[in-house]
Amino acid sequence: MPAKQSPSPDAKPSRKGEQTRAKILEAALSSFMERGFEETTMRIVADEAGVSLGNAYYYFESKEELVQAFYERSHQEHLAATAPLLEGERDFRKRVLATLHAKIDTSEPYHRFSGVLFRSAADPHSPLNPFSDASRRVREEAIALMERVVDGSSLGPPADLRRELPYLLWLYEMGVILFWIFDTSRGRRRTRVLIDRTVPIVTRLISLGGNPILAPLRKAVLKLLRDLRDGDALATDEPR
Amino acid sequence: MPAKQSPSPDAKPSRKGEQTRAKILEAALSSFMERGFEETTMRIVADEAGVSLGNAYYYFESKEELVQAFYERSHQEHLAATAPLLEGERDFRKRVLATLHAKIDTSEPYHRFSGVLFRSAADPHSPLNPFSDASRRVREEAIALMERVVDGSSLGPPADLRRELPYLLWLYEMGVILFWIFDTSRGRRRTRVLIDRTVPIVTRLISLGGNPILAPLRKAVLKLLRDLRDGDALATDEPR
DNA sequence: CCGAATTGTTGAACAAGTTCAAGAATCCTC
DNA sequence: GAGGATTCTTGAACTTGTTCAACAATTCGG
Repeated sequence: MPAKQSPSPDAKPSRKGEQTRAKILEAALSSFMERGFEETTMRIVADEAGVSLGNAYYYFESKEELVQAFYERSHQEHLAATAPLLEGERDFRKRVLATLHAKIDTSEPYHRFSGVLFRSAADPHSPLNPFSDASRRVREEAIALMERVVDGSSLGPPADLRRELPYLLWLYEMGVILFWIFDTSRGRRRTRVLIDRTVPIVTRLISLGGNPILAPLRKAVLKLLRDLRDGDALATDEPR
Repeated sequence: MPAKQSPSPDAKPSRKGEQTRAKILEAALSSFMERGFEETTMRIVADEAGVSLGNAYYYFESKEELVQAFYERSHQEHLAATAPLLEGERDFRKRVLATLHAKIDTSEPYHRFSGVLFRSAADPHSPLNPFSDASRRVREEAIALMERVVDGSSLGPPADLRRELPYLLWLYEMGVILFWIFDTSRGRRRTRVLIDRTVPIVTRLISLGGNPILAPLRKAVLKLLRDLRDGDALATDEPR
C-alpha cells in the first residue's frame, strides 16, 4: 500500500528523501522571494526543484505548508541574530528593543510575501495561525526566547508576573509583526517608531507592576489573562 | 462590446439585475451557513440561485467579495441592534458594553465561517482586510457608530482625545472580534468575559486621560497614534 | 414603436491546487 | 545478497475559482 503521510515528523535524518525535501523547500522559498506567493505555482516549485508535481505533495501537504516551513526558518534566523545581542546586555529595555529590531531585520527579506504568512493568522482552522498546533513548536521557541530576554536581565518582577511575562511579550511581538506586515514605509520606519516608542511604555508598566501598591491591580490583570487563556479560547486545531 | 464591470456601485435601483444579484447573495450566504465557506462552491451558489456560473461572476468579482457583502450585512444588523440600546443610556461604560455585546450577539450566526471573513485580515493585499479601501465604507460606519457611543454619553473627554476616541474604540472592537473568532467556548463565554472585564479598564483609562496631571502622557500617546497612522503604515490597496 | 446602446446571461475553457493509483528505488532483515 | 517492506516518484486526472467570447434581453432616445 502507498505510504501514509509526509515523513517530516518522524523520519530519521538523511533518509534519501531529506535532500529532496530540502530541494523543494529551497525552490519554493527562492521562488516566493522572486515572484511572490500567488505567482509561485506548485508546478514551478516542482520544476525548479527538479521533481514531479506529485512529489512536492509527498513532502508538503499543501502550498501553505511551504510557508510554515519558511516561518520556522525565519525564526531560526531570528534566534541566531538575537544571541550575540543578548550576550552582554543586562538592561531589560535594551534587551527587548534588540530582540524586536532583530525580528524586523531578519524578516525584512520576506516582507513581500509575509502577508500570506499571516493571511491565515486570523483563521482558527488554518494551521498557519500562530495559536495552532502546527505552529506550536515555533511558538514555544519564540516564547522561550522571551523567557531568556527576561531571565538574563536585571529585571526582577514578582513571581506571578514573571510566569506570564514571556507569553505576554510574545503576544506583544505578534502585535508588532502584525503592524509590520501592513507597514509599507521605507525601511519599515514606522514599525521602528512603534517599537522605539512602545517598548519604554511596556518596560515602565512592568516595573510599575512590581510596586506593592499595585499588587491588586497586577493580580487582577493576571487573573483575567489566565481566565481567558486557559481552556479553549485560543485553542484551535486540537482534536475536538 | 461586452459590459465593463459589476453594476453594484452605480446601478439605479431595480434595474433588472438587482434581483439577480440579491438571489445570488442570498444563495451564497445561506450556503455559507449551511456548509461553511470552503465547502461552498461557486457552482453550488450559482445552482441554488438558479443562474449560470458565469453570471455569478458578473455580479461578484470573486468568492471573497461575497464575504464582503456579508460583512456589510452583518454590520447593518449590528447597527439595528445597537440603536435601541443606546436610546436611553447615558453612561459611557454601559454604552460601550451594550455595543460590544450586540456585536457578538448579531455575529453569532456567522461564527462558523467568520474565520474566513478575517482570514485575509492580516493580508495587506486582500480587499477584505479591515484597513483596505474595499472595507472603507463599513469601517467608516463602524467608526461613526463609536462616535455616536461617545457623543451620546455623559463622558467629556478633552478635545484631542475625543477626536481619536472613536477610532481607538473601533480598534478595540477589532481586537475583541479577533478574540471572538478564536473563541470556541459555548455561548462565547470567554469573549463575554473579555468584554466585561476590559471595558471597565478602558473606561477608567479614558477618564484618567482627562486628568490635567496626565495631559503630557495623553498627548504623547495621541501623538504616537497619529505618527503611526498618518501616511502609509496602514494604507493598503490605495493606488501606489 | 425602432434600433442602437447598455445590461444581463450563458457555457465552454483555462489555471492552479490537490489527489491517487501505479510503479521504481531504497532500505532492512535474515 | 535475496526478498519483502518501506519510502520515493511519477503522471494523469479531478476540483474549483476565474475568464471570456458570444449571444439574449432590456432600456431608452427619437
